[in-house]
Amino acid sequence: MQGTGKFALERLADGLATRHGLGARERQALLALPGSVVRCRAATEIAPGDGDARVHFVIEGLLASARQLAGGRRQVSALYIPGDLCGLDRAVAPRRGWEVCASCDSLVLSLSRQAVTGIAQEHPPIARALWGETALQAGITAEWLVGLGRRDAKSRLAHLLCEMGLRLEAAGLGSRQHFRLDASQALLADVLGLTSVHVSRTLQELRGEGLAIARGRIIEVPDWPRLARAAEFEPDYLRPALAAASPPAAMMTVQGTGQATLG
Amino acid sequence: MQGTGKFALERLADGLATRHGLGARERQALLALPGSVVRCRAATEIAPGDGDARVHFVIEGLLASARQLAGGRRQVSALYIPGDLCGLDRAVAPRRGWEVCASCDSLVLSLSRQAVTGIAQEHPPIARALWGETALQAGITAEWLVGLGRRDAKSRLAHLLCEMGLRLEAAGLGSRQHFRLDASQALLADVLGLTSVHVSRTLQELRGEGLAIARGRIIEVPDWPRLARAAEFEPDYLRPALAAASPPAAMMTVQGTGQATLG
DNA sequence: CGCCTTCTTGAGGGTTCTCAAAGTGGGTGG
DNA sequence: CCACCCACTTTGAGAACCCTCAAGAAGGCG
Repeated sequence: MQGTGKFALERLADGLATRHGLGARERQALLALPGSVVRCRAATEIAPGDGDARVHFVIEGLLASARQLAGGRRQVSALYIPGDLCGLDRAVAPRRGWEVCASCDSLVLSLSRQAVTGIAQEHPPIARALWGETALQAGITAEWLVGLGRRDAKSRLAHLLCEMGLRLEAAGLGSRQHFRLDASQALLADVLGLTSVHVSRTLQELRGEGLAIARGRIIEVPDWPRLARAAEFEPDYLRPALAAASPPAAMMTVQGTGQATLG
Repeated sequence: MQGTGKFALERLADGLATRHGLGARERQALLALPGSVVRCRAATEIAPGDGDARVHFVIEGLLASARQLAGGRRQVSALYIPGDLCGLDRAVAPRRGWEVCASCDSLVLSLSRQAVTGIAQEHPPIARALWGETALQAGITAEWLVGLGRRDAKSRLAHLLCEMGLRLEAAGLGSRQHFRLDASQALLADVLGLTSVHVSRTLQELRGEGLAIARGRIIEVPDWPRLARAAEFEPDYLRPALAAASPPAAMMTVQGTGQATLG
């Protein structure tokens, strides 16, 4: 833990305000939220044990909410990029057996369940905003469900690249044609319900068709509409997320890689 | 459309009250909600076109929220049984491309998006309750996601039978060992991300091992713990739903089939 | 430079799909 | 009451997609 997270709270307040139209009073309340900034290393679980009881606002990096099954099987149910709130659903409908882990070195603002539900109780507009965020995440989960159930590996991966491209672009982290997705192929496999071996092959297939080129963790999309067509991607479900303004320029500098750092 | 849905609103208010601890004031507000009771036939879409704009409280029957893809592929993202609110997430985070259809002849109370968000705005406890319901549904979706990604057909189907057994039992519609799941194998296929052919074979496999016997649409589970073990079923994610009291006896009569009818 | 993680490549096998056809059951009309 | 029809379920055979296992190559970091 380090810092008070003032910048992070500002960014959280800005995000909710632009997406859900909050007033100055709610903004003030959000800025007064008690929370601590936590840095966590790649591939480690955040606050193992009581991670369920906390809500994490992603400042930098990439978080994954995953469930571990017997036999080493693992399934990721959501990815959270900077600006996202992770664990909202579990804050109001607790369930165990889920872990939150960082895909790369990440920086999060950790909020207690009580702080989040408390501020929602006192400020109806904030409750509405957080409810909306929960529903937005649910929409993304539903879309992933469709992919796992009815798309083959190629279009499933293509769909994920479309989604993450748009989300990262909306967050001010690169463009849909060029962004950094800081996830190993093993993590992608756990997102897509595949093996890492097959993710590797599928990635090469996409490259072979010129749909998406992955170099390291940078994704290059030469012809975005074509990728979207291959993925049967319909961005409608992301609309509320894309409505978000980019974070204020004073706070972020977008580098060539599309990776953001705090100013 | 038929009736004012007074009984339905009472049941909705009771459900939310027992699950989320609402007071008399909120209960009164819920009972004053404007809505209409709609009967809809099996395998038909509810309010096609503007179905997105409505929230449906299930009185009787079984609803499915599904997405249609090219080539006749279809994926169901959620099943709603009596007592459930369908479409809450889309009410606060609209997205298109999803249909709500009835798996069997069903009776629903149809509420406008505005009525739902409006009552939530005026009554913070109701907002909190509806947020909780949204999060509960999101938890179920996440659990399905894990199944589609990491379970084979047999345990996936077993898991669904465990879940629906518990949910129907909590709703007062049969017991986990004996309940009616009013879905065709084609619908189950769209829930499980399989083909109806494979659902048929998998159902026979479960029967062969004595895990679950489907006769018509009645499911018989001789040894529930064994089925739960085979499915790696952990009911934790349903906890908020199972906390619900059974509907008042005056309203419901549970028949031998586990199917409920209005008194 | 060497280690460790990650990615790639190959070969064989298993789960599930596709296509096709036959069987079952409930409802309706003659 | 029977015949018909429709939706649903079952069965079979072959193919496709993805997995498993295993080993080697590449990349990052001390």
